[in-house]
Amino acid sequence: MREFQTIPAWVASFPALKTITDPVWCEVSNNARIINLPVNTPIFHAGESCENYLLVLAGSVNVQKVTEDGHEITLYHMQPGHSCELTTACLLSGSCYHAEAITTTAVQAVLISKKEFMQALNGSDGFRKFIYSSIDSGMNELATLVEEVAFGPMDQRLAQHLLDSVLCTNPIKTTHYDLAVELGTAREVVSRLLKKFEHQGWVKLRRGEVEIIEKGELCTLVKHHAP
Amino acid sequence: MREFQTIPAWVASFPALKTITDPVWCEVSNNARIINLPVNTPIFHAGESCENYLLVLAGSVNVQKVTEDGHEITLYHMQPGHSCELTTACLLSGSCYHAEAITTTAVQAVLISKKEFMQALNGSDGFRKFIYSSIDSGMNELATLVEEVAFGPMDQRLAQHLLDSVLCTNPIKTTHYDLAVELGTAREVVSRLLKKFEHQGWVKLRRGEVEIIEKGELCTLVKHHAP
DNA sequence: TTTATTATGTGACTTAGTTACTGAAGATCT
DNA sequence: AGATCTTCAGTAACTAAGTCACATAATAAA
Repeated sequence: MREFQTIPAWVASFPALKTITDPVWCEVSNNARIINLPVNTPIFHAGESCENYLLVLAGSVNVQKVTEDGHEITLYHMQPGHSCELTTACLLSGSCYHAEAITTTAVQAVLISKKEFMQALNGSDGFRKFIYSSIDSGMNELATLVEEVAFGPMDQRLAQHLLDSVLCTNPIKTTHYDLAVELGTAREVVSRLLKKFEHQGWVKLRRGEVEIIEKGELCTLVKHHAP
Repeated sequence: MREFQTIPAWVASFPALKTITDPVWCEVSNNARIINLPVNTPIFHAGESCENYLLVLAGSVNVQKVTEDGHEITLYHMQPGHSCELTTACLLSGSCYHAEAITTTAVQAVLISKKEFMQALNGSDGFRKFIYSSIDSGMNELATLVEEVAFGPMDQRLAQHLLDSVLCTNPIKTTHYDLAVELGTAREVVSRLLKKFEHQGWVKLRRGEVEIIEKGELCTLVKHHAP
């Protein structure tokens, strides 16, 4: 029996969790496991049941849909400070996954077992609030994605993604194929658009790399919905 | 104080709710209001806060995204026996709506106030289970929609929607514009595809109506992912 | 009936996705 | 090192889908 338990250090990475002081959450968070995963590690597959809640401390996990005929599209990224909304939904309902997740970098994550997750959900008002608000933002992000996929011009979507990525490293380490999966389009389409960007002098292309030269021009492309 | 309350009759329309016997749910369900709405009544708009939980008894409500430049796409339909997953997410997190909802027929619905919803959520295991599983199916439906919008050929998506609609009435009462909103495409695209279907002898077109002649042919179009 | 509104048809054009290749860069093998 | 393999990128030709600018037809309103 641990009488005077403290909140573990990893919770500091989650602004919305670190204010929780319930004894239940204290117990559950202390029972969580921290795991380290190399790049390209599958986290879950469609059809699998969900046994753990997941919080990302470092790195990035790609959550995507894959169709029968091999088309892929990224739904969202699990990134530091965030959870996986599809996992949350699965745990809440006890159903199984309907998407794929794979690490795109080395990842450090917190694992909370289904049982402990349920205890925290039932016993901690703060944790429940956290889960509810992440469910809400997950739903709204998916709805927004539907809208973007349906109506967003490809050049703007590509530019936006490059701008998001360049915040980490400037020559962005990625292939045209990876960019295509990100946007749910074909590799050839990405290649064509990138060449166009390169001719404008906005980017410089090398094998496995996209270097952003004119951030500002990419921004105006994104902003101007009708140029 | 009502000591021997019974579950109200409308609950029978919801298979997943009618087995719940908690006193809390009994109380909440008895306090629900039943409302009747004419066709084309807005239920909520983006930016509004969410004050009531909604269950549909009869009719259909369209939930859709509308972009700045006027493009529209249907996310899902609230139909008899179902709730509105975006409303649920809003209530859970206390945030506001990020989509639009409007009745597409006359609608009879059950309204549960935010306060009563929260009481049922906290006090009734059965109701909580119902909410959790509807959140999960809502998320997965949205994720599947992303996939369909990204990769589904338009003719197949149109055929599928006609097949869904024809279950109600055979000459389907709809306009090409409405079909376009349903699929998130342009009216002209729908007009062209419908003309093609008509030339094949699969449908008969009249102003404001699509009559399905060859259900089987539309089915094979949908099934054969690569014809 | 005249006029206005809503629904549909169509051609010309742009953007996006597919098919079928090509060659080039890096990795692996001997 | 040189030969080979694998992955990545480029491109042309075609089909599908979305946009723009209309014309025409059916219904509703004045």
